[in-house]
Amino acid sequence: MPGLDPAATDRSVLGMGEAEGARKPARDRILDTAAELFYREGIRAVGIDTIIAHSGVAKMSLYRNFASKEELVCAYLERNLVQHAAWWDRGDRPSPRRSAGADEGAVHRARPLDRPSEFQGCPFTTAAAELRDPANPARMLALAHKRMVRDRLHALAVAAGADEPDRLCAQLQLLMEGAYASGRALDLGPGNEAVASAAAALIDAACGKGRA
Amino acid sequence: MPGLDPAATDRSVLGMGEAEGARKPARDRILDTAAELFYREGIRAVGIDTIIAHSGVAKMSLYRNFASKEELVCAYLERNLVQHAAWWDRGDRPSPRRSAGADEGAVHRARPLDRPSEFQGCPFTTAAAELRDPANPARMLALAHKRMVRDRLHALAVAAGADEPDRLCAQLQLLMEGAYASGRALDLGPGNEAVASAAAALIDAACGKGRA
DNA sequence: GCGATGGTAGAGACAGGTCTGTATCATTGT
DNA sequence: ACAATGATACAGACCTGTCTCTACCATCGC
Repeated sequence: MPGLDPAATDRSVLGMGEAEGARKPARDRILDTAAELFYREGIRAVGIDTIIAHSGVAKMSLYRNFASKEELVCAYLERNLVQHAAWWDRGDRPSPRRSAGADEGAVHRARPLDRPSEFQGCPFTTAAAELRDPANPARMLALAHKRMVRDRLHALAVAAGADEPDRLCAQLQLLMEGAYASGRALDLGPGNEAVASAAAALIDAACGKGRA
Repeated sequence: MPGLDPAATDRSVLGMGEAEGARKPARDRILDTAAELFYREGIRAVGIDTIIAHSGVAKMSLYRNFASKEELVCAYLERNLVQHAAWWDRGDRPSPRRSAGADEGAVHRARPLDRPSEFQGCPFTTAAAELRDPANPARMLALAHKRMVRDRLHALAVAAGADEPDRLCAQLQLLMEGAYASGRALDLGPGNEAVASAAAALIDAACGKGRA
């Protein structure tokens, strides 16, 4: 019975420190192609055969690396999740003090995968819109991403000194989801000025500048 | 199964003051079933056979009333569009003067099809997420809905006396889209308190109460 | 050096299922 | 009897996932 976990372990055992050869491994090519197609065309709209054709990989190579399409979708979302978390962590956070600019900058930063030509919104939100089954692992990954973002926003709201961090956090996440959805469905671009100004207004209000 | 649907016999009993009310039951049953299934399960996830089974209608009856599934999807969205427009028009608009409560109420109202048990967000946004082809008529309908909402919000922003109606309009629509998306993807319910408070803060800021 | 071996990958056929849409027959109400 | 509808079979396309066959390349035994 050949490998349960395909590439990673086998290559580390067999690799022998060899030069990373001519082209990327099949698994990487599959995942890159799938990520682009899933994001641009939609998960349900992209079939296995399309991924095969675009990545120049044999179908059996795909199914040796991913047990099913669902698992490939999960790998796509997991990679996005990791990338988004890393991007968030390394972000040039501008001194999260009692300054509105902190959270405003965070909300401004909250636009990964931002190809201006082919912006399709948040990949997790669209995945959740396409996959409604609550038991679907990909959907659960999407919801996990939302919780991660909420936790980070909440920490920033606390750091910014909001009177009610829960409320500000919820408001900013509403705004972020709205920016994603509007970038895809409306004609406003993702980096709309309204996002920044709304975030500033909400932060001002939450930090007592506007009311108390 | 003839006894499943009471509408079949109602057709002849109910005279219906309208002209061609007698022809509609089959078509209406199809459309009602399709609307519920499309909204709850997603458009791509629901096949013609499923609609047939749930509405108790023969397949040919469906294809006699709708030339294709795409046309049925368009009819579903068109009906939602009309309903949404009517709901918006008849809404108990609280005297759209220079009061923040006006737009706040509007944003609050902007949650149609709000079944608390099975909230799935904005049917137009999810349809646009599922159907990516820009030439798809259903997608164009979804975008038309967004424009309609924006126009109404803009009129309300003007009526509320915002300093920059365009900005406030964009901000409120961001908020609305965010509320829809969050109701579906996050655990916050659609009628979250954050929506109302954020709308109030944005309106206050736009009408000069918070800054100038 | 040289062939054998084993793991990886490409190409394509194929099976089984689902989807849309059409055609045909049966039923029912009037 | 007639028209509308239900029931069903079917065609063709597509999708997922399996299978076989072949090629390549690195290592291992000799």
